[in-house]
Amino acid sequence: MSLTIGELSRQAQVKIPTIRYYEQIGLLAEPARTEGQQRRYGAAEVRQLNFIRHARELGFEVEAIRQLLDLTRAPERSCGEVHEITRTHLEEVKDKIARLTALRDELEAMVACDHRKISECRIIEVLADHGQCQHAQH
Amino acid sequence: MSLTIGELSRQAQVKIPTIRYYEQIGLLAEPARTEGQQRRYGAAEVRQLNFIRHARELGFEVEAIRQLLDLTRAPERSCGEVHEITRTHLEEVKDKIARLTALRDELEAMVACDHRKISECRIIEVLADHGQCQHAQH
DNA sequence: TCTTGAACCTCTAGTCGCTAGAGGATGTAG
DNA sequence: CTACATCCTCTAGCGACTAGAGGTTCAAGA
Repeated sequence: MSLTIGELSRQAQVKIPTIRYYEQIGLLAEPARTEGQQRRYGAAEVRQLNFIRHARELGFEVEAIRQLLDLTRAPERSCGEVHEITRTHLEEVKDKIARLTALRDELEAMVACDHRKISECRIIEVLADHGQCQHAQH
Repeated sequence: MSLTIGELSRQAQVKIPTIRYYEQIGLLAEPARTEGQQRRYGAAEVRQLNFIRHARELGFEVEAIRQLLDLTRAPERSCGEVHEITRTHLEEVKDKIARLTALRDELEAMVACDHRKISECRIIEVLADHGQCQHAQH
């Protein structure tokens, strides 16, 4: 079971330069190499890279992921710390959701604007500072 | 009504270097200057910078904001285009919300983990690729 | 065995949207 | 008139990639 970087890329859904970048910043260990210096990976790397991608998609910063990866190597005393990292992140996520939900509602109200009645289009007003209409003529 | 960059910064809640950066990339017009080359702003700039900040907070990219600002200068034929920019953005926002909500649920399940029962902590498993448990011993 | 060509290698530089710091000039209040 | 907060420009840095140049390796087919 030996994968090239291209195969790893496809399996883990992470672009090749990004894999090399992760290796460079120490998020991914240096893999085995062929005589000709080409990288070869195993199943463990596929799992780890999936872990990283998943965490990135969920908004964890690289530094947080590094901490999580470090902690998983000492699992017997890690749960509390993992818990703490996660809880901090949860607050951020909740905050993001709240702001995006407010945005979505605004955008939906905007999009409800009737194309044929340009004079009533609210997009600019809504994006302008609340309460102050920047384009009264619009 | 003449504001220094510091006053503008406070009123629009945008940091001074960011204001200068916006000017540099052409998002904000070059303001009037004193004899000694210090920037002086008026009420219009406060409104425009508020508009920009609001749009940035809501996740609009600088390029999209530039388009919106351009369009507001030709309001009689702009509504459709503004609408289009907004609708595209709305799709992205909805997608983000969906993914973050899924994340929030995962994180909340993780945080519900009992500290005293490390062996049941699910954080690592949830972050690992779904269905594959990276740390079966944990 | 040889050749072809896709995939790999390293390295540097660019992207976006800021942010920080150096080193010096300006403006205003006492 | 002096002190000093605030301003100026300029360069460089950040995170997390992404792109390109220029060259090498590997594996499959003839």
